[in-house]
Amino acid sequence: MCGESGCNGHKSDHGGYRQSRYREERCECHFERGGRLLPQYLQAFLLLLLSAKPTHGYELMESLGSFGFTDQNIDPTTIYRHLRRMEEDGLVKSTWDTSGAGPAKRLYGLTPEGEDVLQSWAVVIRHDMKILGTFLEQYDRMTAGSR
Amino acid sequence: MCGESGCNGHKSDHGGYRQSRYREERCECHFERGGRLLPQYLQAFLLLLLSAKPTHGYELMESLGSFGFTDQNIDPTTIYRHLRRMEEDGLVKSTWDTSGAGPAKRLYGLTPEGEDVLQSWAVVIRHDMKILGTFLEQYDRMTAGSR
DNA sequence: TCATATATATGCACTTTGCACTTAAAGGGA
DNA sequence: TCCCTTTAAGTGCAAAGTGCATATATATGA
Repeated sequence: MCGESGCNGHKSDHGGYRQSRYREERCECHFERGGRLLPQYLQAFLLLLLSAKPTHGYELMESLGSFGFTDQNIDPTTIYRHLRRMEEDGLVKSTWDTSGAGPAKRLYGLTPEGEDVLQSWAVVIRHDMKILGTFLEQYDRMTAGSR
Repeated sequence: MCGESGCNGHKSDHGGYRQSRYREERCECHFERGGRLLPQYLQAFLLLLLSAKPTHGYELMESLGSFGFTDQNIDPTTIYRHLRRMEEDGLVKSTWDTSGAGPAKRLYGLTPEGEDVLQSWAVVIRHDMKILGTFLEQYDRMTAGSR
């Protein structure tokens, strides 16, 4: 059974998209949500973390764990690319930090536009939660008694 | 200002992805979530609707409104493609319905695998809601007092 | 010296999506 | 009759996002 949190255990031994990139090899559990949902919200979480404290990509990657993101859910590549993209769009601004040990870090901080967009995300996430809540209500009503 | 639910009103007059497909024309409100988040959950909602009653794509499209999906959020194309894909994967099964007025309808019904996957979605959505809840908690704590 | 941890990045294949457009059947109005 | 609208399903294409393999570089410790 694959590591997918929604997989209720069928046959094969992989992780949906992650270890099977071609149609023919897809997980027999038929559940392919993989790591593709939450990454859509990734920008929101990055902005929230940066609004608390300016940091660099590597640390952000680790901080995401505190939100329930697992290593399997997010790829470092995705984070670095999001951050560069957000800088292009003026949501964050970066400077190189060569102090401290190890390789240079690219320190990111929120811009005023970034704060605006973070606020927009809060609106959207509140809305999405309502919709998802409706889903669960209907699902629970549907399965009540039958299990 | 664009129609995006998260757009808090800046300058340009479009809808993020929807009316601006090229980088150069992107919405100046910097908020581009567009209709791209909820479509990720679309399979879940389609399975839920089909578990209540077998129907066809066009009706499913209209039923999604009852969940809070707006016309702007979902494209008919996406639904039809999802349904065909789900049939390929054995989650649903279709038959042509030529009775009744108008063009033929492709009637979809859930398979046992489809029911399993619907259950998986419930698990995942419950999990995602927790994560999104944490986001809002942190955000509200962060903005408490400052507005 | 070599392995490991930290830190960032690129190239490629693949998937999903939105938009424009096509195809059809049925019904209504001029 | 011709045309328009509604219902119903689909195709083709370009753009965007993602995972994985891989590259690069600095510092630390065995």
